Amino acid sequence: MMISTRGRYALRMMLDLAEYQGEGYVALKDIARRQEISKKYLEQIIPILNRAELLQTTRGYQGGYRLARKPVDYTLGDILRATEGSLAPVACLEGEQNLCARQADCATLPIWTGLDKVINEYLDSITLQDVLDEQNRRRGNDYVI
Amino acid sequence: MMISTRGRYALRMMLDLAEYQGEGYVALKDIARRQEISKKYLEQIIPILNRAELLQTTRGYQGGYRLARKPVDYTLGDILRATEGSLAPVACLEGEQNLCARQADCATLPIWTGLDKVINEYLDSITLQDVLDEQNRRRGNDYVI
DNA sequence: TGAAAACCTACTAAATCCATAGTATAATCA
DNA sequence: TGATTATACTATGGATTTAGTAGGTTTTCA
Repeated sequence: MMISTRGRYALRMMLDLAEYQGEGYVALKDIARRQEISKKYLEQIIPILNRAELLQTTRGYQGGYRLARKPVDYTLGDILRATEGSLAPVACLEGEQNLCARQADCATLPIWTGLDKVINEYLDSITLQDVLDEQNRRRGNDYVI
Repeated sequence: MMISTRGRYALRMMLDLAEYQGEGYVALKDIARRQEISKKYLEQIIPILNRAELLQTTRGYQGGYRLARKPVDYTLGDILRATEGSLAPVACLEGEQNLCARQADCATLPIWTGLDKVINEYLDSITLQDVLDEQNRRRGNDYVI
């Protein structure tokens, strides 16, 4: 399994923020309640999204989070790479320090490079807005024939 | 990282067997030496490939392993699914017992299903023979212009 | 000044990964 | 039949990662 709860919960938070963004800043406790995830755990995931400048924050009374840009301007790849650190299927693609001695004539390296490519291309082909649209369609909120 | 040493070593063993298959049964100690991997560790990976009927075995003097079919008849997906157990990017795709309560209206489930599909389609589009051919080409063993 | 919210750091139980080690079993040959 | 060569099986363990819990600090606003 390659996508941990960190990435999956981050994605659900971003979707929740997108859905409730009309109401100003959204408090984490509300996201935690709606998504049925421990607020304390989400508190650890939020800073990752924050450091990647995916969110805007205010502290104190009536504080919370909101998206830094429009849902159409986030790809799932943006969100998952930030929270998972890397989507690389093998360690040797995760940075120069992980390159192995066999690299030069490794028969399998091109395979992993290709796999990495299809994974990232797929996740970058979907935006947060796409997921919202699909969600609304399934809920029957789309009345256009 | 989604592909562990188990799957990567299994793939290298299969490639090694494909390369040296003309010589009858290949002993694990030779694979271990050529691939620079602990023989004891490979001993644990081999039975997984064996149970999946990817190999043929004889014990004793001049014993060892060989491929059960031609390299063109193995996809990388066959080998990796057998050794990794599953290539599913998230737990909820790994079997019915892992389905979560939110499944029915989970906005993210279609994403993971789609990701699973591109991963498996990519790995099933490449055969062991393809990797061998590419390896020979890089080694300059292909003199056709 | 008090309440509500984000922010920060430490801790932990459980699982997984990557092996190592030792013993048992089977096949072949002299 | 006994020695040799090789696979088969089972147990163990250190290191790392995962998925949280817990508790205290800081900021903002009414």
